[in-house]
Amino acid sequence: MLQSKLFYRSKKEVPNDIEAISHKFLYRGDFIDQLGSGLYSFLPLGWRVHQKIAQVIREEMLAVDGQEVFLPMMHPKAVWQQTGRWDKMSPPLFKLKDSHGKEFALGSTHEEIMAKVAKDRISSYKDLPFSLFQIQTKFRNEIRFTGGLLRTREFAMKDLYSFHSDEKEFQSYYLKVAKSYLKIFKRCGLAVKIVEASGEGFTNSFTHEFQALTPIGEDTVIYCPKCDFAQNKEIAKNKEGDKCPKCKAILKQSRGIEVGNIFPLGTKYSEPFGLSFIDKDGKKKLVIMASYGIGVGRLLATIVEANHDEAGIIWPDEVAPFSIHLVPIDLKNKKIKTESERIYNHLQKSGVEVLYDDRVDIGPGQKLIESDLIGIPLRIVISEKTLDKDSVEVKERSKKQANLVKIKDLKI
RNA sequence: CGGGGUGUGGUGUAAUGGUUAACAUUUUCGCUUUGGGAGCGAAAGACUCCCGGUUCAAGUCCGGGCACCCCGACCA
Repeated sequence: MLQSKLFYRSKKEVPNDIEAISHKFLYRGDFIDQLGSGLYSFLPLGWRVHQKIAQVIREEMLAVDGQEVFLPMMHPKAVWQQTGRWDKMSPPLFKLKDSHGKEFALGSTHEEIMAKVAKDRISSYKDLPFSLFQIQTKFRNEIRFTGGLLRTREFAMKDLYSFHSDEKEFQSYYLKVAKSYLKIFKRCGLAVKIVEASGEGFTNSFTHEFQALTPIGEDTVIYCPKCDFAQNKEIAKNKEGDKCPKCKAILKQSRGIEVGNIFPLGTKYSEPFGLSFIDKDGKKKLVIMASYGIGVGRLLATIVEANHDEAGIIWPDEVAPFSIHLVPIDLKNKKIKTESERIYNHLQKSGVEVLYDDRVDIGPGQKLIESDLIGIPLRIVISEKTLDKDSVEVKERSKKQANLVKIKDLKI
C-alpha cells in the first residue's frame, strides 16, 4: 500500500476530552472516526487491525470445532418474549417498529436466536455436541459510553454458543474454549487472567471473565502473581496483601478490562425453547448450553492500552495493520527512490503486507514520528546514509535499537 | 438515570458586552530543505451548536433545547 494513497490523516493534537490512551493514539493515528457517543467508524488502518483480530478469533473458534454462521441483528419481539428478556434485559434492548407497527429488538446477544435455530436440528444425542459462532454487530442500550472503543453502543462481537447432551462433556468443552480464549489473547499480545465472577443474570452459577490487567480497566481484580488464582473484587473473599488460597503467595490487586466472558447457561435457554433430545436411555432431556463472547473493538483498544509507548502504538505482529513500514528519507534523491521502489515491489510480490511511505514532500521527522504513532512492528528506513553502506536500517517498533542490514542480506 | 464539565475554521486554543472573530496547526501554490511533526512567501478554510430573550451593541449575559466528555450504577 502506498501511504500517499492511504485514506488517513494523522493528527498532532487530541481534543481535551479524550482521556483513554488507546483512544488518543487511535484518534491521532486516524484508525477511527467518531460519529456520536459510543459510535465509531473504523477507517482503513483501524479496519485492517479489526479484521486481523477477527481472523485470529475465527481461526481459534474453528480450532475448537465452532462452525461459523451469521444471524439477523433485528429480532422479532416474540423471540425475546419467550425467555421474558424482552422486558428484563439489562441494559434494555434497543427497540423499533416496522411500517406495520410490529416490534423488533436490535440484538444485544443471541442466546434466543441460537436456541431457536438449534431446536429444529436436534432430535437425538447423536446430534450433539456442536457449537456455532458468528462475528457480528451487537447493540447495547447502555446508560453510558466511555473510553473511545472501550465501551460503545454498537460493536462487533464474536459470540460462540455450544450445545451438549451431558454435563461431563460440557465441562471439558468449556475448558477447551477457555484455553482457546487464552490463546487468542496471547496471539493478540495480551496477558489475560481468567477471573471468577458472578453470573450476572445469565446464569445462577459462576462465570469466567477474561481480564486484561491494565491501569484503566473498569473492573478490579484480586489475583495471584504466582499462580492462576484470580477473582473479581465484587465476589472476592480475599484482598490485596492476603495469602493466595492456592499457593500462599501474596495477592495483588489491579484494574482490568474485561475482554471476554464465558457463561455456562445450563438449561436456562433450552427450557423455554423446548430444546430437547432423546438420550441413549430413550428418555427426553434438555440440551445443556453455554455462550462465549469477545468484543472485537474493545479487544482492539485493550491491545493498544497494553502495547504502546510515549510515541505511539506498538502493534503485536498478528494484528498489525501492516507487517513492514518502508520509509525512505528524501525521495527526490534518485538512488533512494529507485532502491526503495525495488524493495517495495519485491516485498509486495512476496506477499508481505507493506506500507510504503512514498510521500515526497514530507520531511524525515514527520515520517518517523507518524511511523512510531501507527506502530507497524517492523520499520525499514532507506536514506543516503544507509545506501552509502549498501544497507537499510531495520528497526523493530518494540525495540530502541536499530540495525543496519546489508541490502543483499535482506531475507526478502 | 443522578452529579460535574465543555461546545469558536478539519484539529488544538484565544478573544474586560464594543470595528472586519485572533493564533497555531492543517490544506493548496511557489521557492528552499531531507534522520525525529523543517524555513520563507502567498492563498484556502467559521452563519462562534440550535432557538429565543436582555442590550444602541452578544462568541461573551439570561432562559430553553441539543451534542459531547468525565465520575457513579450496568456490560464484551
